[in-house]
Amino acid sequence: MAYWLYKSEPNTFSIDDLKERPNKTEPWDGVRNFKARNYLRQAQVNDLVFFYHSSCEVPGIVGIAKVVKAAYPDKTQFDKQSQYYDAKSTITRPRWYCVDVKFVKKFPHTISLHDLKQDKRLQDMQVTKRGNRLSITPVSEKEWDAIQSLL
DNA sequence: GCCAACGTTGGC
DNA sequence: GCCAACGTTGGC
Repeated sequence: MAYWLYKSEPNTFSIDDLKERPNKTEPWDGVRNFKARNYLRQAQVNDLVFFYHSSCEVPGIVGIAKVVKAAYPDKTQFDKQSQYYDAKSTITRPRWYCVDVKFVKKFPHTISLHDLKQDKRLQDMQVTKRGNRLSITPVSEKEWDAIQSLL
């Protein structure tokens, strides 16, 4: 089993939105970066995900979700009405993928990016690095445990 | 709103 | 295949 960090802007889709969905499940779509997509495709059912809020008052990890469906073609790439439409994608050769995630829990408070950066054990995490823009990144088991010890 | 970082595009 | 221009991300 693997661990991940998925970023979302809470204005667009927050952990509360996930919690309130029927079945508390939602496709994690709209990922339009090749590296992030490649990580997304590695995700397996039951992998655990840190839900990260970006571009907000306190950026940081707000809770946990889990992968309930492994990568399949993101249908927004075929939808001309969608902001995620991609003319270069075809049904037989889709460029973009998504996974379904399910709400597991919301933390009593946000583990802020500031706190993550303070922790020596988390120096190698992509999210603590300068200029980091990837919306999907792997998390090691050690990092996963260290982060939860910050709660 | 600014700006650094960096991915993508397109001309050559 | 190089690289400048451009667009986007995301913290501050």
